[in-house]
Amino acid sequence: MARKPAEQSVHRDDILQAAADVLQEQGYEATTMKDIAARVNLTAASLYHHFKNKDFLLLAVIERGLQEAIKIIEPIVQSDLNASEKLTDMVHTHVEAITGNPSVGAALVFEIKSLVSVTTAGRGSGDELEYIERRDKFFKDRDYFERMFRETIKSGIATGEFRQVDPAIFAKSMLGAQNWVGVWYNPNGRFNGQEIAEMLVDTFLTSLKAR
Amino acid sequence: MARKPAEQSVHRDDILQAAADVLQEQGYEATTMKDIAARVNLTAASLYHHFKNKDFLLLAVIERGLQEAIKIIEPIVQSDLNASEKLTDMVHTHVEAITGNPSVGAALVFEIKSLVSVTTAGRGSGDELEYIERRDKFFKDRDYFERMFRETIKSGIATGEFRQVDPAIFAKSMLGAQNWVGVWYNPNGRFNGQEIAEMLVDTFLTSLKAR
DNA sequence: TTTATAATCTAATCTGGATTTAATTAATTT
DNA sequence: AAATTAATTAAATCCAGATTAGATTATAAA
Repeated sequence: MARKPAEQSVHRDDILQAAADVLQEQGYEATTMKDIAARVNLTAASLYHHFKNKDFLLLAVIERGLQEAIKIIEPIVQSDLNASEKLTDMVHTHVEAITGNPSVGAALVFEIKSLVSVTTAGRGSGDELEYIERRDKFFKDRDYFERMFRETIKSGIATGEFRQVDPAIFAKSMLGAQNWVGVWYNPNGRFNGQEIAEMLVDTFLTSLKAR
Repeated sequence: MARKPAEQSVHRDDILQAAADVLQEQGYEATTMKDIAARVNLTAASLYHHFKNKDFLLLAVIERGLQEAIKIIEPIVQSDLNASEKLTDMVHTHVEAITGNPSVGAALVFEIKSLVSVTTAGRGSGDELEYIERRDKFFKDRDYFERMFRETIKSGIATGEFRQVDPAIFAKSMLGAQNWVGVWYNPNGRFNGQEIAEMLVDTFLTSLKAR
């Protein structure tokens, strides 16, 4: 029997990136399957060969973005750096990831709400179940991501490196500021991702270390 | 000739509030004119008596939200408080506005992208022109809002109250954290708006005043 | 009361996509 | 070559929702 796929054509990841781009520019509602397809020189219909439907496509975009974010943050948390160093690195990598690929960053911020309205996603079939599961997993991962910041702050307080703050709220504030970068960042602006990251680190670490 | 409107029924503001609520829950795309109408016991068709179309309705929601925000922040900026006091008040009122009406706050954060895609908004007629103008005005007001934070920070640096930071980036960070509150805030959570505001103030002012 | 207009409604329209279907065109393996 | 599956496509289908049309009802002013 013959097997292996035809090694030509567009890759799943190309589509995800294209989708993220269009999504950033137009938002979910305004984004057409046709728009996405056009970016990779395909027909809307072709996308259905790679993804079950529009909802799954969006989900995949966001899943990938989050996974990448986790992948770069996780090792830092597990390292044996002290809390300040960890947080510094975490902010850096996160912000640089966002500015390095604003589309995905913006999608992560903006399109999450689209996830909630289960809308279509597979009427009847087991698709719907799969969708819900993956979405829930996404939210768990998202919590996990946030928790890494929270715990790092908490441990910094425990060791006396940081002053007393509410770790949860402080973490959310940091993430808010960081995510927001994806909203306003302009590659042609005054600062690059690295510089912005430095300023955020400065802002928050200075606050945490003040006595 | 007879004149004055019938003083019965639903008010424009009721609709705007309803729209903001639905918008927060479902996002623009998933929000149906019917959904909005239902909240105020009207038919989708009836909404067209109050708003030109869906785009204009959304625009109105966001315009109102921003105007309210400006209205409460502006007098603080113009007062003769010092920079720290101003910033403290500004954050407080802003965060409390957000937590007091999460729907509008969230709409302001999330639905802005929908504005950009001119999509429909009035095909041909002068409606389109009006839409563009109002949208541009909205963005100007938005800049103005941000500028108030930026300038307050800048003047605090000038007077030596604050340490040297980049006012633009610092302002964006603050706004990011504040806007983000609208995303995660839960009325049944551990803290109320007032308390959250205090923590944010603490975070940022501590940073600004550290030496 | 009569009249003009506001506020609504019900019943069409209309249309833009999303999704399906039924081919067609590669690659890959044996 | 033959067989099998991947990748695409053009052409149809389908339908939810926005918008429009044509009444109907309520109110205020004269």
